[in-house]
Amino acid sequence: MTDPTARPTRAQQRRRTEEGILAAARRMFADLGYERTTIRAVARAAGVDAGLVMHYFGSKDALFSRAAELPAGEAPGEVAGSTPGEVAEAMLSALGARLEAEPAASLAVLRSMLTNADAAERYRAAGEPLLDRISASIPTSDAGLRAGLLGAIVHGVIIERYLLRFGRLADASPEEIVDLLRPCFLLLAGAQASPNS
Amino acid sequence: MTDPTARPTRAQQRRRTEEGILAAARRMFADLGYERTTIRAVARAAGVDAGLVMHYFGSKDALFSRAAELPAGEAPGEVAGSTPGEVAEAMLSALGARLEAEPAASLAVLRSMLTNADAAERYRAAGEPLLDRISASIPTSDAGLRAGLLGAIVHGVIIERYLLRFGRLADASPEEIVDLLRPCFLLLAGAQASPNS
DNA sequence: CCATTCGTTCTACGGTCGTTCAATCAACGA
DNA sequence: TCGTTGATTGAACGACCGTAGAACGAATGG
Repeated sequence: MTDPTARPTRAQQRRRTEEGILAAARRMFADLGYERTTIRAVARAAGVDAGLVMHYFGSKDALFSRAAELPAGEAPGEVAGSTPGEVAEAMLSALGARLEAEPAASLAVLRSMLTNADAAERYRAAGEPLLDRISASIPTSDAGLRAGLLGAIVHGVIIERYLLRFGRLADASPEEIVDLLRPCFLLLAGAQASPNS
Repeated sequence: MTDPTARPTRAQQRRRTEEGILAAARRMFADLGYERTTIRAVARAAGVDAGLVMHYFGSKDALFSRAAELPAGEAPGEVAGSTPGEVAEAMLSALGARLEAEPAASLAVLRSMLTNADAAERYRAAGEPLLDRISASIPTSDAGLRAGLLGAIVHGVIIERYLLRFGRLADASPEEIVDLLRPCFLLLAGAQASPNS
């Protein structure tokens, strides 16, 4: 159907341009945060005029919203499982996946969440159902707090690895990090302490 | 010597004004981050003109540097001790103190570190000697990574409690949090797992 | 008492930002 | 073929920013 030699149709070209802008926006929001990325700079990086960005996305806020959408299937790992041990393992494997390669959209939210209310709310909304499910699987009465601590640990590690790029965490392999955190997660999830190898 | 009824001398007044500006700056940097706080807004909050802020501090960067200085004695807790157990306990009590009341200067750095290079460097420089000492007290070969993880956990918890104000962590008492984290810290520091009570 | 310091305010400049809008011109549908 | 749509540009506006520097006036010191 689509002839690769043919000049792209107008709709194709439009979609291509729009995605180019989104990709540039994601990169800049992730690198610089919301306030320091400018529409003009995004447009320049995408090779278009700033007015076009406005025309397609309406406002800087709306552009951020679109850039912060997680690509389908990149939703935070489905932490299923009912026993504390299963919950801990599911969170660890989700963490491991994020340590391999965190998507730019997610980094844009993380980079901006401390200075932009929209990003903070997006971060909260993304994590809440996850934490609720984890909390429900923890048998103790302080399950909510334990789930909150698990989330804080995950995000503390990701922030230092990807946004601050601290050597100790940035250089380590995901397996190393996950293995060190495993007993902690098991303890916080309410499972028995694992024997130290 | 200082007569309380007397009108303040010029030097006193100057110091008072300067500290008022610094207090307002600390509050705003902590609440809004570096980019969103403006010199004009700091001046307004302190009840003075923006030009005066420039005159006293020279530039916005310099103002941030002064506002980010920790008040004497608020330096990150001296994590002394040589055994893994002592290190973990020292970190926990330092964390407990910070969970009681984190100083505004420290929050200003934390709030800004993801978008401001100065703040990020200040954060790194403040934590590094601490992490080095912790690392030296951990007997395993991956001591550096373990120390980095401990630091990431501490800051993840503080960020979610003070900057994002997530209910689960914001409402909990410092003792609760510290007690839940204790076995994790002991494990990461290389001590034996504590029996779960 | 007078000259001087200096805390403080006012005004203004150059720059950048988000945003708007008219203009252009190639692709499209009838 | 021709009118229309729509992708794209360029110039401009108003607001706000960090910063500079002149001006004022009260405290200060001789």
